[in-house]
Amino acid sequence: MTRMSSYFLPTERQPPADAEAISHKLMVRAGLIRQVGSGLWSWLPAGWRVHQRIVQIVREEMDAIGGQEMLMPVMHPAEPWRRTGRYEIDELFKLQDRRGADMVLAMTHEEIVTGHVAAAVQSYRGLPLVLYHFQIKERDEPRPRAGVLRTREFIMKDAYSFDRDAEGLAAAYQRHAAAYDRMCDRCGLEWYRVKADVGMMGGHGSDEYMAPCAAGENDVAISPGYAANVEVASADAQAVSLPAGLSEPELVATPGATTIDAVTRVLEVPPGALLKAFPIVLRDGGEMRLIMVRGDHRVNEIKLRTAVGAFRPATADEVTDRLGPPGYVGPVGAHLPVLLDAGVALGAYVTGANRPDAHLRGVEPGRDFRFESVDVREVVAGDTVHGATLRIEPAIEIGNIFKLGTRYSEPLGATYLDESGQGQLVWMGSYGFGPARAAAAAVEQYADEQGICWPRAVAPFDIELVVLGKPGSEERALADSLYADLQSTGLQILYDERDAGPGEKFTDAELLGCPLRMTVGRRTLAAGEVEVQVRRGQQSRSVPVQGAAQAAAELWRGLP
RNA sequence: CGGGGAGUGGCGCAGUCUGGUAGCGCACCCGGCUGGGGGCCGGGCGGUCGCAGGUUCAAAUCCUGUCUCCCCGACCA
Repeated sequence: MTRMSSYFLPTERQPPADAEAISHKLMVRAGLIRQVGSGLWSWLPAGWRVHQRIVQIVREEMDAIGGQEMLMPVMHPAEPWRRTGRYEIDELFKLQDRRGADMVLAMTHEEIVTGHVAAAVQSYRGLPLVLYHFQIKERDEPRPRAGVLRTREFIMKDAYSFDRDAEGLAAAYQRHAAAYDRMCDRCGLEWYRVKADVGMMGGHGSDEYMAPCAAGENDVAISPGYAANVEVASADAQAVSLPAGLSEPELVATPGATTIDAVTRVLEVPPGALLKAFPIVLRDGGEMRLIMVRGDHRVNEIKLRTAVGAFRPATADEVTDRLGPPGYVGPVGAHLPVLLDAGVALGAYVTGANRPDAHLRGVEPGRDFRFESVDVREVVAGDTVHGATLRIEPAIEIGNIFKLGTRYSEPLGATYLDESGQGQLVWMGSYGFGPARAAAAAVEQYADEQGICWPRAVAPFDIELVVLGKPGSEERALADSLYADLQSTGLQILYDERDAGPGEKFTDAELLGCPLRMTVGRRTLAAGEVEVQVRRGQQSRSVPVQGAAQAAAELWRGLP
């Protein structure tokens, strides 16, 4: 029984003053969520219904691949986190209990679930396993933002697979990918599965599930047959802008031109005809390297990290000491290994001359300096992959699947005995999904001027029944019986029987965004009909009062 | 962490520069009208102006400190 007059659904006419993202504005206005603090949100009854529907979809798909649901605590002793090295993570909330023992609030549950498996599984006969739970995650984010898009506390479905070896992990990973495909589809989202960075903690492979929308914090590079987070995306090399021709580099005066922009103006060449130098120092060993990318390209530090390992930009003193004045650094004559980005095609370029106020024109990689090829540039819209043009879209990360390998089983001692009695490390995968982000993504993707347009599967209610007319009127009586009929179809119904004007009711219904709205009012009732409107697109039709509930249920089943 | 902005009734805001004891719209409560797009009339309730200290006869307003929140960037196992 959900009657609007007694339902806690505080809608607002105006969005919060400081809200930017559509999902932030609409979820607050529609009465789904309320803020408690920075990155801390309550889910009000209607919002929680959405969350729970998504959770149920995820649960069904996890169960379908053999996942076993359980529950682990949010607060943990610090000890296993110290063992895995994750105690040092800045985002980890740390606290002490009354005895002064160090505790943490979990960001994920690898340490705990792995500990259980390590303790309980001794033999290959106990594997494989997929364990999962829905549990609150705590992360002291530097910058929470955009409503429930990036919060410090949120519920995540996190699953962990345990296998004997890499092959078993690969199979578990594939099953999870298939399950994730299905859950994203069932939530009614537009989504991409993209190749992702494996991050500082290493790992053997990772895919992210991305829901494209304006408020997205990640950029994904998409072309037919290709999808990757821009953090790892690669594109084809491109043709060079300056023709080769000079037999050797020519020194040209470029006084004061320390930026790409300045050099292009002084020499009247396009930025793509320049090579930009990015001197770095490797963390491991402290050696210096000179990274070269085209002047119109940007170094992608994540790709660079993947290519060379941990590094830091060289300081101005180090640059001056080893190469030349910052702003005029180039590869010719540099006594350093040069790593040339693969986006640079063979041809002639302008580079720094390693002396003040001068550049070299006509520098040809290979002829004028030796290099090792690396792929470290950030792709941009218009690049091609296998000849197909890339576009770049912002997206929300709603899920992430990750091959952990033995990253956790090793420090936590998760081993098993194989058939020959040999101890072996368990191979693990981890698989996250954020119902709150999925909900916000659905809002972002389908909202219109009037409000939210939920996909059928995740709407707070299937049908909102609106009755117009005074209390005690004929319309009211008919709507009451229609409400009963609708409930008997098994659909979830929100009945707006408030003593309010039609404008207010329609506006609230559109804000909340249930896929169907039925209206009982004098106008159509005179013809023996009630109105049924599809929220997405707002097409409406009239159906006879007799059988209206069945007709609406039928229409509902055909909705996206 | 760097940059920018904001805390005044449930929501959105004005008032702060130039100190004089708090106001507007919506919401809410009561009564009446209206009843297919946030309608109308009348009457009401509600705020120690984020907090602390200071200056002053007098502080939302000036000064100092502090807390909180938002936006952009950095960051995001």
